[in-house]
Amino acid sequence: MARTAGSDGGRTEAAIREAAVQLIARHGYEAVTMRQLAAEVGVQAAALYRYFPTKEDLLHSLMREHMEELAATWEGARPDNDDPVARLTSFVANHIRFHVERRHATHVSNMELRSLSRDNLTSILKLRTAYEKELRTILRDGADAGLLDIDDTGLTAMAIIQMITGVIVWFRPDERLSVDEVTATYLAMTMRLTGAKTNAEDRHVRQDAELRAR
Amino acid sequence: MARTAGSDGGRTEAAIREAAVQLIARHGYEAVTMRQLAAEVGVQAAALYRYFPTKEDLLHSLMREHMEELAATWEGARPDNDDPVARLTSFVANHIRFHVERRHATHVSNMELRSLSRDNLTSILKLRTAYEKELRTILRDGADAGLLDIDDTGLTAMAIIQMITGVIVWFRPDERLSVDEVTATYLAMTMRLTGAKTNAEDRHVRQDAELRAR
DNA sequence: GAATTAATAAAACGAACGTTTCATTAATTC
DNA sequence: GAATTAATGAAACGTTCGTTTTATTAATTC
Repeated sequence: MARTAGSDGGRTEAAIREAAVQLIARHGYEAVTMRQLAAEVGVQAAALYRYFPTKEDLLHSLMREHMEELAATWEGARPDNDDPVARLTSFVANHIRFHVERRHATHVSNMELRSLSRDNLTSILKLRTAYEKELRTILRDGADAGLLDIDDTGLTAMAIIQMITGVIVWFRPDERLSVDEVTATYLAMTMRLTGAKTNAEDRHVRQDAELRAR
Repeated sequence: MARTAGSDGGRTEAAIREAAVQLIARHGYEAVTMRQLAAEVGVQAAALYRYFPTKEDLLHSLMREHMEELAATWEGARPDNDDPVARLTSFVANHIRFHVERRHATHVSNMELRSLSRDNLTSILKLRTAYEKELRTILRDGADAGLLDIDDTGLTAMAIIQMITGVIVWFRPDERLSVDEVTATYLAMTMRLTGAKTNAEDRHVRQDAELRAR
């Protein structure tokens, strides 16, 4: 009939966020009811409205948190030097690790955009676009420096992001491969895809030149 | 109050399928109501149940149709010769064309799997797995023949499928690039990714050999 | 041209939805 | 230790959901 002993707003909000991410990732935003979410948290449905004014605000808040964490993580992982290949390596490794560690939240952020109203959608897309621009810049810098061989910067950036985000579709921890092994393989594919000049091709080009110079 | 003049079951069913794909792709399966769908078709909600026993059966039917068309299209596009690189080229080109031409249906098939009951889900996943196996086989054949350079066949197959299916996320017809141009760029990326022996690397290897042989 | 079948409209069903209202209790403030 | 605030439970609100029932009409069959 009332507040229970030991209850605490801070802990309750965190529990709501966590349960919401799990449930929405599994069943989809529209399919999850406020009662179902409340039951998962161990609380009445009305209590949820102390923390989030509406169901959509809850969704928006989860997505915003996810995107801001992603930006912050990349900010912390970005190397100081400005070698484009090193930056590309850091970007891919950070992206894979971040998303693998947050599979459910990533699913929510990628699949539920259509459930947001216009304003909420715009604010999330702004964050996403800013993040994607980081990769485009790296690719363009690398191409300009002659270290990467790229047809179309924008298109290649999208292809890489789709490829490395797709890891969460099939990757399961505790299985055949570790995160580090997966990351190593995807890094190798990324470097080939972009024609990064650290590979066999580069050696052969130099070998050709040396042999001809004799 | 009753059947209207000129109504026809065959045409109505096709109209339901088409409207359902559009609406579900835009708003999501759970968010689309039977009344909304009926209104889009220009029919009463009850009429939908003459064609599909439940809402979920409608969804399942849309997905099954999509997956079967995909398999059939690939069957028709698969080259007769057994050069793995030629087969890989056909696979990627067919996949991109098929999905770009069916953006909405692809979104439905990729995003609404979680709305299916166990049996319906299993039947769709079976079709999907069979299709993905085609690519894995091509990659393995190519690697065995020494024409492709691949770390992990399964992992590379997933990466390629994620990459080329991702086209539908950003591609819009009537914009900067045509389907053929996009396909050409993605084909180039695929060939690099798999180290296909038709590229510069191969030429350089041969050049090295020739120069040394003098 | 009567009988049958296919296609639809209209209305209703119970269940469940997001949200609000209100009472109640634990914790905090002064 | 009284007053206030934060957190919650319980019940109810109006709406809408997927689906069913029933009646009616167009098309087809014989």
